[in-house]
Amino acid sequence: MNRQNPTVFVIDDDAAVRDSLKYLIESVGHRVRTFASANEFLDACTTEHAGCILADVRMPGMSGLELQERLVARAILMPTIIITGHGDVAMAVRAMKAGALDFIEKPFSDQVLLDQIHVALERDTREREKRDRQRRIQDRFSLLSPRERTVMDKVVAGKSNKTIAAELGLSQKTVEVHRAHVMAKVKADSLAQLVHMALQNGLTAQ
Amino acid sequence: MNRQNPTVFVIDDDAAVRDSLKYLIESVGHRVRTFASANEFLDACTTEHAGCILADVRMPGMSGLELQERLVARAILMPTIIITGHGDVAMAVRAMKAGALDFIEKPFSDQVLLDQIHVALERDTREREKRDRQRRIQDRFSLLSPRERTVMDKVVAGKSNKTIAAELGLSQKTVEVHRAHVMAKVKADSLAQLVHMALQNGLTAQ
DNA sequence: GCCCGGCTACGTACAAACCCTTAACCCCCT
DNA sequence: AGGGGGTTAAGGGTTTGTACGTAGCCGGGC
Repeated sequence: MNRQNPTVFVIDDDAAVRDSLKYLIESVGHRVRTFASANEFLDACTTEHAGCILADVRMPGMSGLELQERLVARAILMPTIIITGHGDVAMAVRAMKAGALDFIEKPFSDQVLLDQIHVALERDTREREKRDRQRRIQDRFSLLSPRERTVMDKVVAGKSNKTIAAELGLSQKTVEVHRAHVMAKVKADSLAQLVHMALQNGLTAQ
Repeated sequence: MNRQNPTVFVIDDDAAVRDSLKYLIESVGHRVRTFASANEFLDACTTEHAGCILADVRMPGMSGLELQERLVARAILMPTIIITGHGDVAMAVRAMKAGALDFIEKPFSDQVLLDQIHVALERDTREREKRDRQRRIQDRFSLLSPRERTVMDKVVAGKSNKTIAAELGLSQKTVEVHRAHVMAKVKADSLAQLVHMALQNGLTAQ
């Protein structure tokens, strides 16, 4: 259900352009969905969608550049390719700084576009897998009770049960229990794995 | 000796431009060194230099874009700002994809340039600190003998001394000795810290 | 030829962590 | 009133890691 096959989301206000892009991209076997405006796309799009975005800069309402910023704000991280008829350098730089994968001027060669789409889809798959992995780990961490969490932090910081007990004013036995619960809940079967998970989880405090 | 104060490296074939940039940038307190060509800069530059690069795209010999690629190849990772008189979109996109921090068209406002230089210098300092930290850790790892290294890998993978001994056909005692040596050499005083260092060291194998 | 460092191994003693069981107290929800 | 989860604690036993000492083998350098 959350593992959808990747889609190329084409956003352009010109119906003829949309159709020809759809035709082109489908011809190499990708799924395509088209939208006439950035808002229309934003309404339909969720973080669950996999694929990449192909957007024109110049559109009535919201431009492709604004769209990019909105997507970042909504944590939708699909690679975005910006295409443009009348682009200038400042626009290109702005798009690239905002994280666009590419900024392509019309007229462009079909192959160049298809190549970039390929790159975009591959990157999305990779990034998505990475995010999924992190989310799975994060879910496990969220099962921890507050006490277990503080104990885990200290364990990951390299402290012994004894030290932790002293710091928290507990008996060593209690710390042992919390520690065992942590290991069970996050499904770590060694201290090394626990540290591993904790570090991958953004808690990269030294 | 390897902690030099940051310098802005200005590369432009036009002496008048060089001088005015030098004057401008020194006026806000940065050190500046100027070069008339990309080759001249490449000869003078090492990974030890701290600061950022300000290069024109259009220069006889090597362009600013080629220079960027050469620098990446030589692992010189100073942030690069490209400036240009006659830039086009394709050039800007290429520069940004190659990792340029910004791509600025002439004529530009002095303040915009100085702001970007500020950003570039800050980023360089941060990145440099990060690299230094990693290099220090790497240096310690390089002190390990081959045997110690393989033992460490298994320890970090969460295996017990017993398991490791079995896998390597050694006595547990021997593994304990190697393990102790590892901890001493890398100056880790807990397993957690060891895992920490090992992971930061690119050995992010699960 | 000798010494040093890396690799191997053993013993003893102690510290720390792990496993299992039991059990109290509190709070919330049914 | 009872059940569940979180927090606290203990006893008792096994496993694992650490500290310190001893020692043989081998290869490279002075």
